[in-house]
Amino acid sequence: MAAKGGGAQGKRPQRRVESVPSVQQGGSEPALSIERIVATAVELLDADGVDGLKMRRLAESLGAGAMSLYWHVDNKEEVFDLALDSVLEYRGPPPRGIEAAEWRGAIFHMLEDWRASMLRHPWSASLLPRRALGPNILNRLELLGRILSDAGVADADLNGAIWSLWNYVIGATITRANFDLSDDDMAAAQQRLAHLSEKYPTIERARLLLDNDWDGAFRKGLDFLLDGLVPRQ
Amino acid sequence: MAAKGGGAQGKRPQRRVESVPSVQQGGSEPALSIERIVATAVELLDADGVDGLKMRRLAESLGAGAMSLYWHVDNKEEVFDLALDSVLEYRGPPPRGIEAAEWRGAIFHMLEDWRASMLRHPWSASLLPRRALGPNILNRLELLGRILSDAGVADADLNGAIWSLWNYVIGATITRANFDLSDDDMAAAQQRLAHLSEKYPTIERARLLLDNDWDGAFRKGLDFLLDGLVPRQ
DNA sequence: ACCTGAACACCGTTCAAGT
DNA sequence: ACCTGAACACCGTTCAAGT
Repeated sequence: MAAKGGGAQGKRPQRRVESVPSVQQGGSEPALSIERIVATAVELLDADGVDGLKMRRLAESLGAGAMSLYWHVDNKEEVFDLALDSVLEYRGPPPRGIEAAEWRGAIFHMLEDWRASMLRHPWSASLLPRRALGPNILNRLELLGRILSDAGVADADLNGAIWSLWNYVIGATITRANFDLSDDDMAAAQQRLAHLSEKYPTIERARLLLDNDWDGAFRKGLDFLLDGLVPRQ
Repeated sequence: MAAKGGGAQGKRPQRRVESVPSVQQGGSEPALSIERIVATAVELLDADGVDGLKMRRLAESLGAGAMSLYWHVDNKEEVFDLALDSVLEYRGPPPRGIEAAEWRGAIFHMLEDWRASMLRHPWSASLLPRRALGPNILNRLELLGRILSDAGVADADLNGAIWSLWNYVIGATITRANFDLSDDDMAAAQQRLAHLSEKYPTIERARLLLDNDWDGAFRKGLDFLLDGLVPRQ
């Protein structure tokens, strides 16, 4: 419920140094590890959404006994936190200084990549605002802040600028991810709207629930925001 | 999971015309009704969040037998849909034509009221993008579309404009609602950040996780978006 | 038409126990 | 150190039954 920030490092071993790097003997599954757990959790989430992730199923998919997971993670919440952050890694443009003229492109690239990463894992966008801020998420925020700062945003305005962009990306992606899953539903909804009433003529005329250029709308809105946040000279 | 649009009118009676308007005899509870169910659901959600709403608890709070609810609603999903929409009613400015110069104020008023309504019920913002579009939500979208249209937005751009504003409001409110619940957590997170690393100097310097003027930032970003969507002459 | 309790099929998590 | 099954305390929902 609460937004717990900071690192996601648990009390349990993140790495074991002594163990041979997972030598697979026979057809048996490799040993459990946080990496394997997270990777499989992402697969299940991709396949069946947030509700599709159950601890028992996750263990089963890993070929492990039902309750083995609880040695590696504290609870299901932690699985969500780790899966979310694992999906948001950013390999951006080279980390060396961004030339003055390039800041706008750098921001666009990072935010569009962010959105694309989340749309590849449609469960992730709705999770992001409620969960812990893992290292990959913090990396993106740090990068965003640095670029904006380099682009000339005053320190006093920096938080406002970062959060405005965050809010916009989150909102656009959550909406898109949810509507994306249900083209049929949306068509049906638009149908029902037409039937339902003359109370919503504008929505109906605009066919609000259909035929949207989400990607274009996203870029346009982002342009507007950036124009406002960092006026072009 | 899917965004089911359209009305939320179930197959069950929305109103009973014949029954006396709920004459309460003695200390006994009035009869169950969708209205009472929804009102109590909102109370529980306000008190304990999305996870705090359980069908048994809801029935108990209504003084009804555990399973009586299922005659009135199909399932828990429907309770969410109804509770959400019930919280988003808009009594806006008088419905007569808005003068040309007033459109910006009208949009601001409606969207700030929307955000405020959701912040009063912090569970509602995260629910909005995933649930059915009830009549109150559709009303707001209709109104938004009408004002934008009157303000001069071309039909071809109308959907993009509506969704941009929707996305921004949703994103801003979800973020705010979640961070709002946990001032202590955020302070702790910022602490941990400082400890954690020199990897996030910008975030740390800006104290991103603290001291934010959320309301001001919301208005500012909204201004930028509107400037872009409907250029001032 | 409206309400009810018992019962079913789950779930997350704890715990004492194994190796 | 790592894994396990049995068991607990829940849930949403169905159903046959009441009035």
